[in-house]
Amino acid sequence: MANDTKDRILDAALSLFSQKGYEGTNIREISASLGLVKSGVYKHFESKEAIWNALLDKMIAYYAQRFGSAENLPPVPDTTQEFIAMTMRMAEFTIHDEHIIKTRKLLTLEQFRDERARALATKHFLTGLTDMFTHVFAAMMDKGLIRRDDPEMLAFAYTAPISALIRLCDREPEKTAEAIKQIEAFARHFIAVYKADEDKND
Amino acid sequence: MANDTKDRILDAALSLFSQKGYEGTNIREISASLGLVKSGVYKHFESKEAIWNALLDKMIAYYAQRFGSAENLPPVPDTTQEFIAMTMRMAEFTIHDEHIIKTRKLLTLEQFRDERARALATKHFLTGLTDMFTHVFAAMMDKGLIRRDDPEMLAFAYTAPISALIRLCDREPEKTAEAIKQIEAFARHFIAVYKADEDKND
DNA sequence: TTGACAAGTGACCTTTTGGTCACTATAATA
DNA sequence: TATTATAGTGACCAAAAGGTCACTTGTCAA
Repeated sequence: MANDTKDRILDAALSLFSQKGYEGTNIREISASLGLVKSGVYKHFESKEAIWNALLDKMIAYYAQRFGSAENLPPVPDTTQEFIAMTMRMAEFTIHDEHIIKTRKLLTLEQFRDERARALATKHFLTGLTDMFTHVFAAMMDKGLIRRDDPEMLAFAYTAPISALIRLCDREPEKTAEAIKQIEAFARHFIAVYKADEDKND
Repeated sequence: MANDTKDRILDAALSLFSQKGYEGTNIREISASLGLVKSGVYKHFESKEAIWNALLDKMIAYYAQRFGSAENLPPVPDTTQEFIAMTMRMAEFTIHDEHIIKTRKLLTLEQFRDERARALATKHFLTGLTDMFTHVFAAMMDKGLIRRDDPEMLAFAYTAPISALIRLCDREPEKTAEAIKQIEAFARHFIAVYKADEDKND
């Protein structure tokens, strides 16, 4: 039960911090959103900053477990169609998952204030995605699905535009449907450009 | 003199808001950074929110004048080398210009709180760049510098990765030198990929 | 049954915040 | 020169903020 409330506090803090920022959120709001009173929160965390630190600990652990481990690499597709389908599944998931949306927003808002948020933001928005797709592209080159090139460069060129559209959805959710179409169009374009030469049938 | 102090207040507000956010900044800091006392600020703006609104007005006007008008389109290069050089000039400028850095940071921090900041953020980080380079790529296709394709798709595929690296510099300035190298490597890769077929001498 | 502990309450405290106001100094104008 | 508007000061205010503490309540183990 202790842990339960502690987690509920962290959930509420994530929701509020990701909407209004750390400075823009006060402990009364956090506690009220849980149906308890401010001093109750202090039974579980000694300060607002302690909530922030625990939240970041959790986010870092979650990221390491979910995206950081070698086992969680995306499966290598057998066809370019499958690759595009995989891209769309991942994109739609990350665009719609409430917890991940809040995490991205939080990192966006606090990246200039907190060192750990800064580092995690770079992973989330840039290097994490690039690393992940570097492996996929290297394997696709081995399979002859796309032409040989620097897999890291391809991964960067592929993920950065998709990441930009995901962040657009965070900012302007009403553009989500269009952004998803744009992601698919971009993915198709990308594959058409990098497709292995002997395989030009799309 | 009235306008002078008013502008100095807006400058100070931009600096502070872009570092610590609107909520994280108080009027005493703004006034102190100008060597005057809090109530002096209220001789020029009726509230903190009025400062924010005036700042956004200024940013919107600046953007419209600098990036929004047709006259300020980048010149169409005559060679792909020139195109890369132009890219690097623009990238290095936007990465190092203090005022533009602050503007980007401000929009990053306030995009979820203020409608106008939201709209301007999308322009700054996404559509503005795409629109700009759509024209350049269309002209380069006409000149036969790159192969015929959808210029808007190319503009998006080109500017989004560069924008991601610029935002990395905002977040982690110590990575600026490396990011600039990455931008150049990406630009060269991009041109190599899209170069017109009859022109394959790099 | 009782003792102890964890969870939650409400009153209270201090500091910080945005904002007001009567006042002064200064410089331009009638 | 007298007047007046403007820029700036410092004391003040109320609200909101983070945080503390004595107290109650419910639960579980001795």
